Amino acid sequence: MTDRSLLQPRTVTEAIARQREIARRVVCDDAHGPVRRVAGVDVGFPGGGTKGRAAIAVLEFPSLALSETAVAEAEVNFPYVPGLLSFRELPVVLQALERLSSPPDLLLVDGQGWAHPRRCGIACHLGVLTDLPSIGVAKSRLVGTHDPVPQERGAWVPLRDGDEIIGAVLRTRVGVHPVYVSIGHRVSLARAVDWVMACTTRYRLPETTRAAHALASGTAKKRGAGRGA
DNA sequence: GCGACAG
DNA sequence: ATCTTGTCGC
Repeated sequence: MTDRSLLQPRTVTEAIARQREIARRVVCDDAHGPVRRVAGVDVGFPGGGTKGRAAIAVLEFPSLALSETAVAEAEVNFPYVPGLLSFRELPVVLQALERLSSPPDLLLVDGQGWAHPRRCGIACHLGVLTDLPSIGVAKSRLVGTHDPVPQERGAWVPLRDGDEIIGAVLRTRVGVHPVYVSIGHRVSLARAVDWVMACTTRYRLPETTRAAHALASGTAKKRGAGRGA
């Protein structure tokens, strides 16, 4: 049984302490097996209420064909506080993850990983709790500074916080805002960038993220499953 | 004291 | 994150 305080802290002070512990457990190199199933992870709040809907979209790699999906809904108590996002979204995400037939080989999470004030964004938190390889792909910056990103697709510049490189600002497409990539768990930054590019085709965001977002927000297509219990 | 601030 | 029509550009 997992330590509940790592998921349900009673106070902000405790939440911050738990983040520091989790950050220490993050594995920063490529310690994982072959990747055949890549999953996109996202949480939406249809209607703007307090009911969160987590969605996991598993794609085959490298074809990126949709393989399996899982969705879970739950009342969310923890408010959105910059820097504490994972305590708000992870509970329902873990529920969705449990509904998959088997664990994915790699997770691409919608949000920061190591590029966090305490190096514990939602991608690190989820990766450490499940011990699954994970990468954070965020649409905007939380912390860190960086130089302009070259226009070429695939170009990236380091995201820095003081003297440390905490992530990569990556141009997934020409003419669109770059995305913020950082390691979550068991993946190096250089490879994380490679994985994100390998999962990105014709849009700004990886296909994994897009598929998960469609399910979480209710914009998903029709056909087959996608629900659960 | 004044901004900044993943989703 | 969510609320929202039209509109500018390729």
